[in-house]
Amino acid sequence: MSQPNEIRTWIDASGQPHYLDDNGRWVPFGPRVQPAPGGGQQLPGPTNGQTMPPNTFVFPPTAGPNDPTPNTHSGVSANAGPSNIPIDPALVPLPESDSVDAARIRGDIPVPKVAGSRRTTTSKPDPKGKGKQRRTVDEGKNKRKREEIEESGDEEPKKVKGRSKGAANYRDDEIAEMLDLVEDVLPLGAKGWKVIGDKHREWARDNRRAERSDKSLELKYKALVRTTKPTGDGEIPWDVDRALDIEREIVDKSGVRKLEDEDIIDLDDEASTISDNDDDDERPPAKKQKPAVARAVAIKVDTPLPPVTTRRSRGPAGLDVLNRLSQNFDPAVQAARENERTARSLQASQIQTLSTQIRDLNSTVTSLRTQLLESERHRHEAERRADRVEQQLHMEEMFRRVSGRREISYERPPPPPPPPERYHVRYRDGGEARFYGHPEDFDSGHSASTPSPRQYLRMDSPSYETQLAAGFPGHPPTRPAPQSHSHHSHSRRRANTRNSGFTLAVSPSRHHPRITLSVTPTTTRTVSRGDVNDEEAPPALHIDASEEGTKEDEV
DNA sequence: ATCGACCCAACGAATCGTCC
DNA sequence: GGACGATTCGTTGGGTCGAT
Repeated sequence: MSQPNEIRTWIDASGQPHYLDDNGRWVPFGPRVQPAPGGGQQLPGPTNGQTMPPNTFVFPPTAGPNDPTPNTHSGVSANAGPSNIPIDPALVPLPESDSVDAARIRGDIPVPKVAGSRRTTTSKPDPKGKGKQRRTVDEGKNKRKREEIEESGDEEPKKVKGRSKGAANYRDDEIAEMLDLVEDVLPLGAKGWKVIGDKHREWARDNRRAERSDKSLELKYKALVRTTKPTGDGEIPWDVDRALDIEREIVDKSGVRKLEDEDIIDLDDEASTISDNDDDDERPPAKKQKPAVARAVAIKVDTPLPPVTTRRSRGPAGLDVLNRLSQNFDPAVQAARENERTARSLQASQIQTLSTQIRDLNSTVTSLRTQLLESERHRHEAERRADRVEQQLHMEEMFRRVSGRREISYERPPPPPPPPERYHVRYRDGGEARFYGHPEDFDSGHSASTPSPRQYLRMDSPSYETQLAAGFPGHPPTRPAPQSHSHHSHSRRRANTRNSGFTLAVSPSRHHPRITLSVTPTTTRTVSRGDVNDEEAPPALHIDASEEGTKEDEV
């Protein structure tokens, strides 16, 4: 073991130890930390500076650990592992993880790194999951940033953290101008803040003020919105109150907030006053409105930016601030603002009510249209039925006209009429007659005028001459009487005295057709119809029936 | 529907300048 | 000199969008 007082060591940020040789040069020794695959270098024993004397660490090293020169002292490679360097093996460090584990096992405290020792962060995990945490190499997130950092190396000069030199505080006129611009633009994203930043920097150049970046303006505005209420009898600052009003306008512009009364009331109450209550759980309005500003970029385009020149023509900033303060705290203005909000809420509810009524009316109209269509369909069906009935009646009537006998007689079809015959009539009381036809027809035409008894002889009969010579034995014809072909009947009247004993008469008048049925010997029925007019109602069919007369009856 | 890459906003920590 | 404010950095969570 070497003498501690003569050895000066230094461990860089990566854990690589160096020692100061006799020539005053810093020489790395021990295993390299990054490659470090060899396991033989882990030597037991204390490896940290705690075992070193106070003069072990000299920072910064004179020759500089960042410029480690090859080990020319003993010809041993820097990564050659254990060497014959005259150094206590206990000073050879383990790899970082192994050294920590070994120290933990032995109950030792791991050596604190020199680099970053001034940082006071404890890197505790934030309960909310937010906040800055110490970066570790194993973390996989934000690969892009991490790769950039790793590729750039540790020597890349970073932008100095903290407040920029010469950055003055925001003055009232700057804040007033910023709030004016925010009120005009009502930014919903980075583009809106860029517009505000451009305008504000232009204003700053004209008014010899510090030019602020877009992000600075945005942070300042959001800091105002996020300002919590003061304790005690605190009064709300004018800029905070105005920022809250503008924030409400931005939320309204976004148009994504739910229009609920509770929400409106809460928002108004919370934004207009700051109470003296010390309740800490009350959140600033901006946090409650956070969802409202999400993804509404398209709306932003529709809002043109008013000319800022009108804003610049205002009076002095102090007077403007005073006016705004008095305006904001004026009870009349507050009452008017409250009335306006109430009116907006009422209008929204009325619009919703009207929309509901329109929807109901539309449904009613649809129902009535359905009913109307159903009624039309029923009417058309009724008309079709009426047409069919009328056509049936017409067909029936036409059929009756053509073959009325068969329809009316209800008898089997009559046999064809017998051909007319020649008869020789001799009357008992003297006299003779000859006719061509049927004895019935001759009787109907002559019975009334010649009631005397008579005898008929068929002249074409083979026995005519014999009977005529014998002086008319007196046998009236007994064959069925013919129905027509009476040579002396010129009317359409037809008589049938066959077995059934009825007579059917048809009057072919176009307007008053008439069918008369006479049942021998006492009943006569007449079937007639009304006017045959196609433009009128279906014709009624009548039957006249009477005992020795006529009687009309509707069929 | 799921997954990964990417973007954005919010937040806290750290640092340093300004102001009283 | 201390409090406060401005700025930067890093992280997280949520949303969007395209690929699968």
